Amino acid sequence: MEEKYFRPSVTVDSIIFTIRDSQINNYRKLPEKKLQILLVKRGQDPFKDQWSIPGTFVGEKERLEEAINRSLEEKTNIKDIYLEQLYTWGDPNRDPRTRVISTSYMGLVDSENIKIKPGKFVEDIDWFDIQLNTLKETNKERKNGYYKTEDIEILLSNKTLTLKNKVRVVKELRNGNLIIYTQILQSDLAFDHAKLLIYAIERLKNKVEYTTIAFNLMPERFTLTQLQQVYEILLDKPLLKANFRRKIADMVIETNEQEENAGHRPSKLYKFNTNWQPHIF
Amino acid sequence: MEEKYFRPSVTVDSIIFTIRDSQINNYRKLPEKKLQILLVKRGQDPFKDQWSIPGTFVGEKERLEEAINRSLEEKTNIKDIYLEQLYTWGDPNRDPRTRVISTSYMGLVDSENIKIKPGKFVEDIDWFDIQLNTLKETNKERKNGYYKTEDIEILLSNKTLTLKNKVRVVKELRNGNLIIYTQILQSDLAFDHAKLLIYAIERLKNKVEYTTIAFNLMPERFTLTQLQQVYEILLDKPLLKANFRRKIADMVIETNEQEENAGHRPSKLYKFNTNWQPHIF
DNA sequence: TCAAAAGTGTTGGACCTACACCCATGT
DNA sequence: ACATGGGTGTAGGTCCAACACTTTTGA
Repeated sequence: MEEKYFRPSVTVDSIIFTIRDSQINNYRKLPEKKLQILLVKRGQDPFKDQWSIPGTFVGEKERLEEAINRSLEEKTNIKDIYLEQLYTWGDPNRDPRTRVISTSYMGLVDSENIKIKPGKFVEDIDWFDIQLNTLKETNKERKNGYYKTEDIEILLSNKTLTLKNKVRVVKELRNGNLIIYTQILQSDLAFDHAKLLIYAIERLKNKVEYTTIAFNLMPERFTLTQLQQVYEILLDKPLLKANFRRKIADMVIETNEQEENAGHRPSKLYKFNTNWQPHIF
Repeated sequence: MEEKYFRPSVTVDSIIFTIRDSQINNYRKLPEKKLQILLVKRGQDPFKDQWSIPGTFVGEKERLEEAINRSLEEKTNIKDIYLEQLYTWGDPNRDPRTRVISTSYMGLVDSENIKIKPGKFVEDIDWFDIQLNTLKETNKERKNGYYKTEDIEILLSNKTLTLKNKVRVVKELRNGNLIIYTQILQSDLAFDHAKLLIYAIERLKNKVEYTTIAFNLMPERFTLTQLQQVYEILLDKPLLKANFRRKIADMVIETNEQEENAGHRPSKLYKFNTNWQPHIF
């Protein structure tokens, strides 16, 4: 434990998700929703002019959470949102210049409530639709478990461009222990950000099932069908209305407002029930 | 993103758990088991001669997982065990000398299978019994959620000494989001290691419920009652035998061996079923 | 013989899944 | 009138908690 030891640079990076309407079909149909991620266009080397997730170096007297909040406010104008530490990435060659160790955070926002604008070292900023396509899957049995790979195409698109990324997610089951890691096969994103993104998506999908994390993506008042749409996108499967409503019944409170001019029966607006407690608490 | 930025030191620390028999009462009774943690006595400043969890600085060309494995082998003689990244700790004053950011890992071993011995920069090494006592609890309601504190005494004891630690675990529920953090009230452990420890215990208890993580604490062959004892320690509550056996039925395979000279009906020995798959896989 | 643990069967309730059905609205 | 979504009830199955009971051993 001497002072002479090697010192890497340390950064924090944030994967900020939101869910927004894409297009409206006709006066009757509900708008379709899409999972989106916030990206910034880098104003400096390395990867100048490439899109990346927002991040910053950790300051000398700064806690990691302070750094991540400062970074978001400086670069994107976002503040006071739900953030959660995910994972620390330390491969020696993550950054082409020097050794950089990075801790990634996930953030969830209701995008309608937030005005993003490009900040320090940022040329441009935008929300990108996320589309995942499975290209290839393999599944092998081993002496002490299983070995599975999935090649995933990650398409990130805003109005003018589409960023293409391909990753291979490897899941091993060794003596019952699940080990997951990712290789980048091809990426338009800066650094290894495709890895951090796929990790965050996985975690987000996972947490939806046993927490109220999805409510961070909702506005103050929402209809139960809007909420169900969000769950369906995150879980990536259709849900039965009656069952969904029973499941989330005690997480929401009915208000006396309702939607109007919808072309169909108006729906009640609900708000999150702040008295709700998870079983563990 | 310039080179001129501040560089902290980065370490990896490992919280290694095992479960071992404490004392045998009489020829009929089963031995009681205890959760234990591996500690090393520091051979250098800071905190020279104090007990701490084993860790090391991350080398220049080294991945974090390489560093954690090297550290364990160098300092404790342990290798090839189950390890999992937990959390990254970045408070500016964690280390009295300089800024050190540390990523903690949790490891689980069957201690009967492993010979520990003190290594590099280590004066002594030992397994310590973990005992947790709740001293005080509070629970407040807030506008948008709840605020709970629990003062916990952590006693770590080997044959000759007991290390005392007191922490306050704060759990906040803000708009449904669970935020947990810990304050150290008093600690015989080096640095903020009491924090890392309580975090690891929490995670361990949690993962027992929905993974096969507990099997990493078992020997090759074990009885179902031994397995149940381990679950009971980790979940900190008694379990009904018949129900427990149904729950873990497809995670184990019966062997044709059995225990003998037990003073009661001999029990069959089981092994882990490596063909078992979690629902998600 | 008997203490201690090994091992199995049953029952009631909670919860989840799937499906069926009716209601209200704007054009 | 009708397409579209809003909203609710019910039957069947699965899973789990709780309890009761039998079996086997070594001293």
